[in-house]
Amino acid sequence: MDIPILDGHDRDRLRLWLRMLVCSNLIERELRSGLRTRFDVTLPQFDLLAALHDAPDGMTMTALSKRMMVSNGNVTGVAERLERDGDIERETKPGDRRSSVIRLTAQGREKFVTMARDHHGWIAGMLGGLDEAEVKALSGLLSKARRSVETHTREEATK
Amino acid sequence: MDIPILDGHDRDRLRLWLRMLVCSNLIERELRSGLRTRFDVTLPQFDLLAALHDAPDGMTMTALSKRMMVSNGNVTGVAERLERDGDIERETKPGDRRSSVIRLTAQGREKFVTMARDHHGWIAGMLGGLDEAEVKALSGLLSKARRSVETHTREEATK
DNA sequence: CGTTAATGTTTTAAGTTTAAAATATTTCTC
DNA sequence: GAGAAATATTTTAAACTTAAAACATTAACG
Repeated sequence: MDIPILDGHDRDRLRLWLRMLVCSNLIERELRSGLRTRFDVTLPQFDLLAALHDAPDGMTMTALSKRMMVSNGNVTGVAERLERDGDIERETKPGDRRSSVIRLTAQGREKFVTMARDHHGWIAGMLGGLDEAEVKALSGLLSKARRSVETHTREEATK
Repeated sequence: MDIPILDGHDRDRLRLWLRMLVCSNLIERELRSGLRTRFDVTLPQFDLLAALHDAPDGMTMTALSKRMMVSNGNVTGVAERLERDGDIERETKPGDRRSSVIRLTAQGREKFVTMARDHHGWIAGMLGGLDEAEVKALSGLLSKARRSVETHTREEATK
């Protein structure tokens, strides 16, 4: 029933991965559902607004796709809907007609700030069962895990 | 630029969430890419095969969707493609014609075992930068985080 | 200069995903 | 037993997602 090839260490790491996956799936599902029912917005749309909110001067599509860790083609579709709804605007980048700069509109900024308040509150609530020391420990270990993953992966993004 | 509503504790939990998300995104991307390039299979398809591999007597669609933490309608599509490719088979459940039992075929089982070996190896490799103590600590904290999330969520799955 | 390479973005095809509605079947209850 | 409620699954519509191809523009370079 179990794959007999794994030694104990590998098995521990597999279990770790499955737990991380369950955890992030649970949180994502809750965020998705909250954003949908209260603000009628999808999680990817929220994520894009969040990225732009941290970049007052705007971002190019490529920068957005790197920041959001999704394919470039993906951003096109999400951005289209947000532009259609008046939450973002795009302008051809002066000096490079291939590229465009995406920015929040006033409406988009206001909408995001409102949503972010709830969004952050939901996360704080869901993780409220961990005390401060546990939060810091988990955070630190996840950072270390990230470095490990980035090191042991073919694609060291040339950045 | 930052939302000024958050106190330090909430901010730490938000940061924790973002790190978890980045980490699982990185791992998922690598698994997806490996499965695709080496076995021409998608990650959801692999996940479904994995669930069935742990259930030699087969599973119903509903059980599958709970185990995989995705919507019931979702499983329909993924299962259709796997059935088309001859990796799984379905049989109407004796005694309840609403329900069907999904099982691995011999081909599906063999395919899965081969893929799982690599899959598990990739994970062990990516997390190889963590020593045994760190793996156990991270695993334990994620379990605790999961319990916290399940406790602080509207939907306590009636199971 | 003019061709080639590189960069930025969109399009395309296939698949995944969800929520909600629709079907089918079974169970419950009076 | 007949109608209502519950359960199991599929269908539908809209959106997301990726990889790869196509397109547009700019940079490189001989």
